[in-house]
Amino acid sequence: MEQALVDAAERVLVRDGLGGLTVRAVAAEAGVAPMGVYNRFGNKDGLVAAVLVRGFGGLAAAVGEDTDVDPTARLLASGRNYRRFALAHPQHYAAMFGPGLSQAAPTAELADRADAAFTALVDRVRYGMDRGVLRPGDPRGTAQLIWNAVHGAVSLELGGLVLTPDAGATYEALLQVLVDGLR
Amino acid sequence: MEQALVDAAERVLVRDGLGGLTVRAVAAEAGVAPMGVYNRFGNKDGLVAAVLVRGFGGLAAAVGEDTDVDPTARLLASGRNYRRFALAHPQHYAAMFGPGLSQAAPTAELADRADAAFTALVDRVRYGMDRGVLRPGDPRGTAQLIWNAVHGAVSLELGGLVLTPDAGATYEALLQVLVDGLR
DNA sequence: ACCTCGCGTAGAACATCGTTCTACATTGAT
DNA sequence: ATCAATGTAGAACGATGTTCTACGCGAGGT
Repeated sequence: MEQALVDAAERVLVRDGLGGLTVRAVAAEAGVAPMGVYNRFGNKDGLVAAVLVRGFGGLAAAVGEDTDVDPTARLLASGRNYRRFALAHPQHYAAMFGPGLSQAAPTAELADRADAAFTALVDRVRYGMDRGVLRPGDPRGTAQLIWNAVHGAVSLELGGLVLTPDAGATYEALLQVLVDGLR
Repeated sequence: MEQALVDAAERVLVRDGLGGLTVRAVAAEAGVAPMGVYNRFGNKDGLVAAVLVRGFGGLAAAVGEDTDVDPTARLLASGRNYRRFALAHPQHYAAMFGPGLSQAAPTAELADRADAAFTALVDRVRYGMDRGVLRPGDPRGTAQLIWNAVHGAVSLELGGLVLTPDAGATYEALLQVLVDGLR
């Protein structure tokens, strides 16, 4: 039943966006009374946290999807898959990184999932360092640097603030600059 | 009087954050009735748009602040000042880039201000290209690439999602990677 | 000088949101 | 079969954005 509520929340989120994600709408979509949300998740934040857990799971899966043997290709694939996930699930991405990010007290499970997604990137950075295509150093710091850049590109693109004619080309250029600058 | 309302809105935004920025709170802070907001700005979005206009003005000023003759130093200064502005005015930054970015219909003046801030960066990129420290190409595309990366770093840092011990050092590393990769 | 008219204001009112409260049904145990 | 407990449904409460309804105050005409 919690699953049914989270499913309903995801449908409402995709259909009506983050603004339309209300307790009443989710409860109606799931065919229960609004109280069901509070019985199962405590409050609205708990429900959206459950949705975000799925979102971070999908993001981690996307980042770790391709496993090219070539370390540079593997890194580039992660970057492309990151953007692909965000463009395929823009409302999820906005909910994951949009509101206040920190003001909403993150669940322990949510933090775990987010950390898992980050760790997937760290592993790929370490893979690249071990094979010499990335300058040696702290893999977590380098992964954070890459995440910063990639998140900014995706975030601005979802917000319609990428003013270049081809956002995909600009994104590819960013990935290339990153691997060049980190070599 | 519009100015008084925008001043009040900025005080409320800084004091109570984006969530506390309500029509009633702003009206009370300005000492007028809530209707004053609707008479002057149409609705709440118009009021926050006026606040964001100021925000983008400050961002543009920060990006264009230092004018080192060395093109690389000028670019790095812009990047550092961008982050400094965001850390000094986190609520403004969150309001400018946080909510939906696109769903809130942007005012023409707001778009102008945002474009002015972006143009300040484009000018610096062109300066760097002309003096040979950046690979030649479309200055707007390169500026967008830089903006993407820098915005992501600042956005994640404000959200508390920079997991490295020293966010400032990670930011500096990102700037260095950008100038290296774009050389 | 007084009356009138019009515009902006103040405060109540409405719909919706998150959240809580109050009965009521349903289920499992004794 | 009775009873307790749990979860449900629906109303209800405070707050929000927005709108409606009188009210006041100043400008213009006689």
